[in-house]
Amino acid sequence: MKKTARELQKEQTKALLLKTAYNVFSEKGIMNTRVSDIAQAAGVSHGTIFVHFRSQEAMIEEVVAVYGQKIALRTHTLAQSCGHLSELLRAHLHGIMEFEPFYTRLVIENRLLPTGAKDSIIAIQSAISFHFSQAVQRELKSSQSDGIPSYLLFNMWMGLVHYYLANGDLFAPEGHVIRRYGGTLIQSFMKLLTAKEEK
Amino acid sequence: MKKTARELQKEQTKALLLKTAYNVFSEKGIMNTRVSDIAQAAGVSHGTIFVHFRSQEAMIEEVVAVYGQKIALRTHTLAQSCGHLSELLRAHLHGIMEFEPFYTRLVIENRLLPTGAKDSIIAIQSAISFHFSQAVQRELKSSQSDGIPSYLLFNMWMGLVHYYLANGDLFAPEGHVIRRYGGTLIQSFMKLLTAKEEK
Amino acid sequence: MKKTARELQKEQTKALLLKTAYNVFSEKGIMNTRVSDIAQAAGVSHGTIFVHFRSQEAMIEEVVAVYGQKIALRTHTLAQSCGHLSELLRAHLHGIMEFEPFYTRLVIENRLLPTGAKDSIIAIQSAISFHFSQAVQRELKSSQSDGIPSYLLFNMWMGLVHYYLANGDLFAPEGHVIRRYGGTLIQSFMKLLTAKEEK
Amino acid sequence: MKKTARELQKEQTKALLLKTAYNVFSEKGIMNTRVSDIAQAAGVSHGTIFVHFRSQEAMIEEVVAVYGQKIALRTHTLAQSCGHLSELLRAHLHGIMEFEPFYTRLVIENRLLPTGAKDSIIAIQSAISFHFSQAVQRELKSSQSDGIPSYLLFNMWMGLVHYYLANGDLFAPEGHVIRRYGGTLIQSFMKLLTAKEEK
DNA sequence: CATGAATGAGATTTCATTCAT
DNA sequence: CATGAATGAAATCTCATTCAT
Repeated sequence: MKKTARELQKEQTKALLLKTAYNVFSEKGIMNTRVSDIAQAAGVSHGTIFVHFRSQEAMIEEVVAVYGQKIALRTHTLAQSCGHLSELLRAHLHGIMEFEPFYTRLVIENRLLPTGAKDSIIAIQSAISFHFSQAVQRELKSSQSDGIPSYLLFNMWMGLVHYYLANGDLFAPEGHVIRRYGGTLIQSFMKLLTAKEEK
Repeated sequence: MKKTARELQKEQTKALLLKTAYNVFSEKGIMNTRVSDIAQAAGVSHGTIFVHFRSQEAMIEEVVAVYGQKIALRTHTLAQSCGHLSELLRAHLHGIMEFEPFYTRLVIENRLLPTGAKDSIIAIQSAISFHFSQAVQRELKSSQSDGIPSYLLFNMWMGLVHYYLANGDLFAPEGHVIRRYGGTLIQSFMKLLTAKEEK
Repeated sequence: MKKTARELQKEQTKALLLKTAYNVFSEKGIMNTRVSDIAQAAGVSHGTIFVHFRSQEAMIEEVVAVYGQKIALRTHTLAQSCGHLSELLRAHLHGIMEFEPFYTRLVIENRLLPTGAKDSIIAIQSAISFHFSQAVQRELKSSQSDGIPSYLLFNMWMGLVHYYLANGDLFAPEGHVIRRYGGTLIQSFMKLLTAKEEK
Repeated sequence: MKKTARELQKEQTKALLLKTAYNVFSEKGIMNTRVSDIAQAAGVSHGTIFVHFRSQEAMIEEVVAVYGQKIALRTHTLAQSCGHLSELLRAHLHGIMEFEPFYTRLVIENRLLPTGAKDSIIAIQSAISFHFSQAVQRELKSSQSDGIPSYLLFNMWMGLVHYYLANGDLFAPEGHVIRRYGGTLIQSFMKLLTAKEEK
């Protein structure tokens, strides 16, 4: 019973640390954040971090894993109810928007993150990739013949979105790239795809 | 005359350092490279770096500036003789390919580089952007009416290319992303554009 | 309560560092001492210094501030009970003697110390200056008319003492300048002053 | 003959270096000046310094020796024609004034200078010390009985002057301590001495 | 003799990690 | 479990000195 109280406390602290790390990462970047920054922001001591995480690297991996899953799940949920491809794209951007600062950090620092974080990032992409492929196949059936394989269309879309996020400092210095350009991106991307259909 | 001998030596050493830095950066990444890594790779002493560069940051900026200009110029040159948009894209990828490992690092670490390095990166993009816009306007005149503005098409293309480069570890672990996927990228991108024309 | 144990330890370490720095400074000089000298002398690791002081400069300033205040206070205390000027001078030298090696370093390196340290040095001088002026006014009232302003007498006395300290390597290679010459200095200085009175 | 030309050149360069070092030392301080500062100010290359001086330390010692001797000689010359002690003091200050910035550096950095420099500084003091003792003995014959030994009066005078020079940043931030306070110092010092005589 | 490129021994400072309390 | 003092391995940058030209 006593144990449970302790465990509860531990879980609470860990949750706090994960949430705080997420916030600090969103603001300062992941690799630029020191362990002590998170401790301070969470109002706990320096050493507490290492009670809950084996190392800084492990912490980053876990934060990315947890929030990556959150993002993936949310994206999945939003995508579920989408009939049309353009709706899906909107859902996708909507999902990103809810986590934009953090997601942008993942995009920017992607290759510099600890190895374990990569899987989480891939998982996020898979979440939308699945729905994307389905929607494309449903919608652009005819185009499959002459066609651009759907995974390439997906990469194009992802590339476009990430390009805007990664260069957000130029495109939208105030920080809300998706809010500002999301509509345009969807519209243009859809126009490109559907042009094929109209011929 | 005597002076020239001395100056020559200095220029040679600086050139050596720039080239070595370029190589090491290409391999280990830019921000992950320590000053002493470059010194060691160049076979000079630690302090020599600081004879030629005011600081590590200044060195990074200069390396990026020098090779950025090289890339921009090469791109520009290759693009000059391109009539067709697809030729231009081929020229673009060709230009990148010659510097692929380094260029990939620029893409990956973009936002984490010293301020001065950003301008160089932008300059590279401008080199291809100009030719791209012209080719699009020449080729897809009709599409301008309904159309997707050419800068958005450009961003789409850049996004696509950068997406492949940034995820090169997944797409082509051996390291030659462009060689492996370049053709496909051009083909698909062109198909998307020209579909509109065919209608 | 638990906290106190921790805080106590920290305070102890800091006190140890301050005392050690004071000792090392006294022996090697202030600006000639490296951070690691103090760490080694204190038997702590290099990095510990920076747990307790923001920077080397801050450390120097704090050591000078703490011991400067000690010196000033001690001087003040000793001076309080002095009726006669000669007693005051004796008290002054007595105060200096207790801190002679360190005080000598302050005199020697005065102008080369961090800005913040200067105030501390001035504060020490003020401690004696006040009592000095009072004693002079009390004792040499008549001389004020023809007179040498008391601040000049003070500067003369300080100059004399500092001259002996600064050239201690010549006057007293064994290191105890005041012990050896203090009496003479007071005697002579008093003789000069009182001669005026006797006329 | 050819050799002579070379030697001439060498001597000229060395003279230039000595003079330049003197100037730079006067302005920046002695121990704060880097070898390259002097080279730059002299318009010669970095390495030239080491053609003429075995090491930085040797250079400092030589500069101090040369200009120390100049100061001593000048002081001696000025002192020669002085009948009265007050004239001597005036001559002393006059001599210092001609070299004030450099002399002040000697006073401030005295104990931090290379060992060899100390002798030069002592020599300067001897130059005035000799004349001082003589004047005192001539003038204050009677006082010798009850008396303050003349070397102590000398130290008092030197202490007073050095105290003003060393604290020049407080007394005369514009830099001309002697010009501003010299008269007062002489007057007061003389008053103290002569008071004894008048009794 | 003069040059100045190259050297490399330090010195300060940061920060992830450990561990006694 | 939480704490935070202590650790020490880096990493950057400075500058006196050397030496080939």
